[in-house]
Amino acid sequence: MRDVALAAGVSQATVSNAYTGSGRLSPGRREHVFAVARELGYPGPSGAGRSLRTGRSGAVGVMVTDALTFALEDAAAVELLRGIAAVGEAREVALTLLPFPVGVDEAAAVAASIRRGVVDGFLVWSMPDGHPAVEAAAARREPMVLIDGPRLDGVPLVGVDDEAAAREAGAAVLAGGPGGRRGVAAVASDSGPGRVAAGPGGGRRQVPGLSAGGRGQVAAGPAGEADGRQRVAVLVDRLSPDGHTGRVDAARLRAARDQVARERVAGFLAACDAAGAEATVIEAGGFSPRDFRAAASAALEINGVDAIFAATDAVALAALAELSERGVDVPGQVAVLGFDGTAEAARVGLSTVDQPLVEKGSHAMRMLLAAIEHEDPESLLLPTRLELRATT
Amino acid sequence: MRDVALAAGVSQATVSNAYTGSGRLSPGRREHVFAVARELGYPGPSGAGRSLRTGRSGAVGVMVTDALTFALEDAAAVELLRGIAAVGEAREVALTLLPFPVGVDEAAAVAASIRRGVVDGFLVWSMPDGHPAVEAAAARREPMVLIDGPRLDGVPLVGVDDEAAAREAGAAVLAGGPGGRRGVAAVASDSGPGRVAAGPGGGRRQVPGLSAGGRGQVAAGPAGEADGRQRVAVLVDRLSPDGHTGRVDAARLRAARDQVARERVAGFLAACDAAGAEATVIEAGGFSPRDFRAAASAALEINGVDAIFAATDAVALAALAELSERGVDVPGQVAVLGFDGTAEAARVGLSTVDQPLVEKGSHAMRMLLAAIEHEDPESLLLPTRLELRATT
DNA sequence: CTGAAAGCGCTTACAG
DNA sequence: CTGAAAGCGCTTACAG
Repeated sequence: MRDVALAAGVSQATVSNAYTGSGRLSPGRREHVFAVARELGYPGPSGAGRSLRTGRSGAVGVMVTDALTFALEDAAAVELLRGIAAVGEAREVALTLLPFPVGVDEAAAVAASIRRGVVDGFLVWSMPDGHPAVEAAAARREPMVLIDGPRLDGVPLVGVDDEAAAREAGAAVLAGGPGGRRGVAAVASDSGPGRVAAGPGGGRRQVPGLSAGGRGQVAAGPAGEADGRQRVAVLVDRLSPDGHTGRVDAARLRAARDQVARERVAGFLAACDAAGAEATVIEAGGFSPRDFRAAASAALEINGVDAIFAATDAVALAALAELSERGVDVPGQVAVLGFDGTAEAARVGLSTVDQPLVEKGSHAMRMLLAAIEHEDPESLLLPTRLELRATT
Repeated sequence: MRDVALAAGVSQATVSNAYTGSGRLSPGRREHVFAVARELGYPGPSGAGRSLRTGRSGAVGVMVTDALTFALEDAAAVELLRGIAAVGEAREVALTLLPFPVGVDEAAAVAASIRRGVVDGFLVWSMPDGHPAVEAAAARREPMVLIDGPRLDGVPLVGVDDEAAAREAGAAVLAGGPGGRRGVAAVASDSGPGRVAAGPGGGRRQVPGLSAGGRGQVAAGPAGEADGRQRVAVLVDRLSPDGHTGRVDAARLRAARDQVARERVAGFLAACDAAGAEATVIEAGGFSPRDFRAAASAALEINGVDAIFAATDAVALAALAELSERGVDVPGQVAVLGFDGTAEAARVGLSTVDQPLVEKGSHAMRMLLAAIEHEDPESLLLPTRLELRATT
């Protein structure tokens, strides 16, 4: 910039003003500056210099789950990202997807990685409690907004009441469905190719009014089919990032570091408890479809299992694939319930708890931008809606 | 950092060395520095300062299509991003999704937006020729790798031969399918819930050996069903970013600024031409499912249309939804062919040209990182594979 | 409307 | 193993 100023016969301040377009420059001079810059091959002001000087980078750091690659396999994460991106685009803020060493628990290495990011604030989605990357971000003392988890004192959060939503959804399935709240099954969705997976039992449900009382109302039907399910497998992707796979006991659940997973499982268990159904919690231990399939497979080894409550749609969809491959009738033999309300769930007729994912992202992003402008955004709890479709 | 140095009784260089972990510091001193930093509330070295000093930011700028929000609705873009992210994660490089004013053609505003990014290089996917954001990025003279398009002299590119792949796929469909290359239809895919959309005509195809000769071999079947399709609607999301919607003439196609769209359409048309089938090109003019549905609807108004060749899976899936809603038999009355090979296409049994999207992303990212290290990566053409499934 | 000056926060080459 | 010094590229408050 100094060279351009020299060559153009103006001060460096004038070159800067030409680019920032502050209007503090006569058009003629401005054009002249640009012409000289072009001639010298000056690429325009460097972002690094401007960031250092202004204290603003125009980017926010985004951390999704603890492995970006897996997040991009999860439709729920992508929908959330879409909400974030929409606001970013409108406000011309870049989204910096931050990397950190995966599987490494060395706090120093993770912290260093987070520190490298040139960002004005952080958006954190669904990271485990105490994750070093979150702590490193918090230590930066830059604005931060949490989505779903972890919960951090004094840091605004956007979320839903996962525990209550899971509890109510579980209760509804165990009771045979609450009156009037179910979605329309076996009908083409608007955005997809219109294929709906209605199993043979897809149309059978109790008359709404009759099922309100809770469990014990077993519908007449072929072998094992019942709306009052008795043995539930609760499937969860991960409760804590320690590689555990398979059955989960009460102590492990209590100590779970994944806020959302913990709450949803707790909600499902409360529903089972209230309905007198037996529940087994099985943890996939990872986020790949293969992990999910293995967990579903383990669930089906439970003697007499007649319902699967999955902590996310992704897990539920993998369970459906496993059931389909084994020729198990859904929901005749096994009911399946998801959580998230992804587009894919609607497409295949998966019963689920719908949460406004795109809005979650856009709200969080707006809150973060407000915080960057030194406003003081408040935490926000969004509503959920139970969508009973063909799999329950 | 100066304050920490002062308080710790060391030089600023020593504080810096403590954080960069260069090992040029005795452990005792290092711990002491950290302790003082904690006490003073020093959040660690700022990324902006380090970026300015080292000339590296540790982030690469990513531009996908010309609206991030739409890109995140497209499974193909997300798969590509996953490839990029996997390499970024492994090499600890952040991905900065760059925003630019959408729908604004004011080059100066777009350029300013791109310049703000603190990045070490650019990854560009599927932007229109001459887009001001790409030109602004190129003007920065930082390393750049193009994915699919635009083509820029001297800038390495990762892509496939879209024209040839589309031509061969179109020819195969018009001829009734080449022997031995079709996928397995009506079988559960591995990763999805296993629902496959086999229309009533899903199983009918010519015996491979008989159909090799090309058109004119009309299979016996109900009304209008034929493997030698006669009237093809070629559906494309967008040829140029000017809002055009509906039929496309030769001049518009020739002038198309979206490299990939242009090539795929040209390939489909060449196939129709060779097979003596009549073809009409229809442009959706945007990237939303609604745009795609409208284009599909327009296609179905073509008298006697018996095949839809879509330039992307996303468009083909929207067409399938439209056909399903109208009760049109696929492929009995209308065959549908996509392009991209997304997971969703496999799930619903859509015939498509499969391209290695994840690898495309990971290759491009590796090439960019090599370019940043002053290596000189070469352009790369990846293979495609025709997947004939239930919709043709 | 334009310029001179200061300083944002760091890292590194060099010297000891 | 540690320190003194320089400078990365910019923008802005101030003066004229």
